[in-house]
Amino acid sequence: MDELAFFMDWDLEAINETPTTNNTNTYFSQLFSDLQHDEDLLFHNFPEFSETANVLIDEFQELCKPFYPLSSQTILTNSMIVPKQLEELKEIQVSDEKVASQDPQVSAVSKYIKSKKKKNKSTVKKVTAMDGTLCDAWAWRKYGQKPIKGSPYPRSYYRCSSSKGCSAKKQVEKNHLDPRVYLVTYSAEHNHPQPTRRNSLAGSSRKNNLLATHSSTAPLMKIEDEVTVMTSVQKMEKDEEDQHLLEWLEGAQLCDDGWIPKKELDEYFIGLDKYQ
DNA sequence: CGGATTTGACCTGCGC
DNA sequence: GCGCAGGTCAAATCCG
Repeated sequence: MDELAFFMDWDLEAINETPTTNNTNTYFSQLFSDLQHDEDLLFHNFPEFSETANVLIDEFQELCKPFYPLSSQTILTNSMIVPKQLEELKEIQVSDEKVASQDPQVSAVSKYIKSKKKKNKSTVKKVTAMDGTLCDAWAWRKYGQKPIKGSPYPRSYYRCSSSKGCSAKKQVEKNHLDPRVYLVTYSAEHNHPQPTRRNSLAGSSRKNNLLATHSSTAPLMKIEDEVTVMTSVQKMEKDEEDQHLLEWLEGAQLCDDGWIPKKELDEYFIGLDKYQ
């Protein structure tokens, strides 16, 4: 349990200070800095949480969007954000109405979080593909696909095809930071018992084709082994991809249009300095 | 031929 | 009121 102590005590010290117009950037910069400081220790002790952490990091970065650009913000690759702390951050931003009304940046966060909460009302749970829940026992029929702003990957819409009157749905999209991870959002409840996996797969006349093509638009039809088993060649290619991704991401920042490489940011800030 | 996917059109909610 | 983004519909297409 000793190894748990360091993040049990981790209480987002950087946000204890109430944000104002003058120190908002500073305090988020400090927060990100503290997180990076802890990341090596976290993942050394809890490597099994890496996928969960990636999803949480995405959500956290979404929450921070209204503050961009932040001059010293860095990407949180392989960092860990504990849900409790994430909730505390939300509460601090939302509850301080006085500050929100005076500070346009904090006001933007407040509005953003409120809209997120409203949207998430019907969401039951969110899982990643790589944890083995990509293929569930339900039979799903795809009824739509839309490109999502800020993500290079489209979102697919599925509804339950196991039973005619069932209103259960789910949305599937690739994590834009790690394309190997799918974010699956379930909404509404099934109004019938769960079918066996054999039966649910038998419902798809195209299952063999989908499995063979590894279709990105129908990831839910994959079986678990297809997701997790990798040949040595595939593993080498994946490692190489990861390395390239990390090199590209190092020092990059997120803005409304997506991630900006460090090189472009440097040029931008050099340009800004000239005018100051 | 039946059932599933694809994809452009349409609908709806929200912010300005 | 307008434009945008996300969600859904439904005709066309695909495949076993």
